[in-house]
Amino acid sequence: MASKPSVSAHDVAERAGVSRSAVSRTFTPGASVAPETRERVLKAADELGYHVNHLARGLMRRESGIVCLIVSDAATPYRSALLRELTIHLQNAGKVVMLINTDRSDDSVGQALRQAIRYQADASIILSGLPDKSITQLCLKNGQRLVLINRDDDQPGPLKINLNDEEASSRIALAFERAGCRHVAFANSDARTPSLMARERGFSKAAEALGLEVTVERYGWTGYEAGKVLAHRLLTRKIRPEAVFCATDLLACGFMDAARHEFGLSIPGQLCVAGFDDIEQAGWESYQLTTFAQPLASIAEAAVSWLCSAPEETAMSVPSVLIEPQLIWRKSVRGG
Amino acid sequence: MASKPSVSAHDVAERAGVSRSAVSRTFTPGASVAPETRERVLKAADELGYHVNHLARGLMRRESGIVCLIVSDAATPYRSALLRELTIHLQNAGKVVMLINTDRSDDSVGQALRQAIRYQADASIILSGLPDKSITQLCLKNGQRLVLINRDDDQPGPLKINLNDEEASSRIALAFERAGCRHVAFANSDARTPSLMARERGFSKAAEALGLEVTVERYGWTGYEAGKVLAHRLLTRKIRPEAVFCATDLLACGFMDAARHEFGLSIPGQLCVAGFDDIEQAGWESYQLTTFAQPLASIAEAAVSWLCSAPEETAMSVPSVLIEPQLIWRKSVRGG
DNA sequence: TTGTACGCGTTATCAA
DNA sequence: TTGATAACGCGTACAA
Repeated sequence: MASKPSVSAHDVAERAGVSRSAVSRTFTPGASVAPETRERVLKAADELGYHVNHLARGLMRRESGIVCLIVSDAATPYRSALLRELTIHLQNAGKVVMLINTDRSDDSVGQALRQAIRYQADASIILSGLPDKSITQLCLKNGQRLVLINRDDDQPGPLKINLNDEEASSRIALAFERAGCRHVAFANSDARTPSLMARERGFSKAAEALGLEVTVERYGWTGYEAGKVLAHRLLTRKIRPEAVFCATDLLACGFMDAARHEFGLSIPGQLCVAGFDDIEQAGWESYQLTTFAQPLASIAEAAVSWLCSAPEETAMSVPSVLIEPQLIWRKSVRGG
Repeated sequence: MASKPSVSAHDVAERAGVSRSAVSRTFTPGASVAPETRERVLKAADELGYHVNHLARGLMRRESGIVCLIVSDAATPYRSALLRELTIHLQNAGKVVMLINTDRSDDSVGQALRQAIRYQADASIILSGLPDKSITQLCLKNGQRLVLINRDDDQPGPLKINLNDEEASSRIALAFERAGCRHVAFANSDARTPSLMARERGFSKAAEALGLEVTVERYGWTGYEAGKVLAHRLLTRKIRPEAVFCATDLLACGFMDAARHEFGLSIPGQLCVAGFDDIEQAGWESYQLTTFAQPLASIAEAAVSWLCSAPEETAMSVPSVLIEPQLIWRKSVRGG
């Protein structure tokens, strides 16, 4: 047995007694082929187990059907949920997903994009990191479309999908004020991602405008453990904040656990907590976290429809989409 | 500007003033090319932004470098963690990951495998569902290697990686008995996956052998919500079980939350709970769940090394790997 | 070491 | 509607 005994259109043509072109046409939607010929080809193909070789097809059509998803920390609840939504939408659009895991460095994103170019990806969607401008140009030059999700970048060319983090965050400040809190805090990671900083900014500004005392603390990476550390830092201050807005739900979960189990605080009785992302765990009985849901389906929808659209449409459209997060009231903030 | 203005080896050759094969050789490790020529080619390639076209290369080499990951419910904590481990290992091995999301039907897996064939994937790793035997044969016939993870199947050809679910589960029965529990229960989903059923079997048998009273309940899909429902069913019985082994951590989280917040039970004081998978949340302060860790790195390692190995090795090796889960003692079971 | 010529499996073009 | 032929970009046997 040969190493890769794959069956080609040639074999099918031979068996069906037609030309290679007839086989190709049979598998090309909208091509003109006689019903009877088509039938014969289909039969032969089935018997032989023939499948169109998309590598070769992509070579000819200059369109691989591959869309590259570039992401770090893909196993995180928020990221994996977004990934799922994108994957489903892409599959429904007839695209195939190539997944590239990066570390959190920008160089790593560059490497991923080069890989995407090598595989002639029709487009790449970037969920983490920010590519160098030269790499962006390289992608565009190679006919690859780019989508940046929550990456605050102003280069022309890529489609930019952003959440209105700042405006949303300001609403939490108002909610805290209505709950009767005077001293509030923002718990952030030290990742300093554009969206994280926008949330911090939106909250701080609004809180100050309302005359509240605002404390900001940043620590580590955006995960559960960092949330616990942030709780230690904020809850041991001389004036303990009465309400804390965490930059993400994962931070909020760690924060709440520390607040309850290590400081014995009741939520929302003694402490109000809010988060962002609406990960699945935010709805769990142990947390019941008031948070912002990212409309993941809308994000995926916007990304996929843009990268599947005709070139002329793409060139004309303003490549920027702003999406409104949705406030989900649960039980971690008084009032509501 | 043309639609896909990608730069080819021909362009590089022209600019460097060499033949096209010289370019090809420069990018083929281990090919003989003069250092000076190589230098010229590299320079021209860099200036033009040339990248080898892996579609064309795959066509020639009959090896695409693509490995297909077939999975349903990829956004689940356990699945996404396994996915991450596999992706990282594959990338380190120089492979590129194609992700295909399926629903839970076996037919859907078949469709995914056909897609893998169309893209000439070197291998497919199946995490969910079970392909029809004829499709398995089709893959093998097309020179595609197959890895089945936790899919209890006896077809020859694919590599089968399985956890020793049954033996592991029996150890929990012993732990419950040592904790002084007489009435125990197994909380399962109704998915009836081989691994889930093996856990049920292993636990039930061992518990009965120890002279314990065993109740088994099954409901819905393997998720948090099902865990809550299972808690309602089991905790409202005339004789309330003193210990419950949940088939997965996700079920256990839902179970614990319902037990505490709706039935007011203390864990492990009034109720012992154990889970399986060691998802991240199992270690969170709110759960501190005693559970089994799946050695994900070992699983990924085994899968990747096998599918990267030489054909002759593959043909000889017994394509089956049994991996031992590791018991993680936390605080949801008395004793330990 | 280098260049020429061919084949990989497909689609697009064109004449029949 | 059909079949022959030319690309697509690359690797490689072969000859130089």
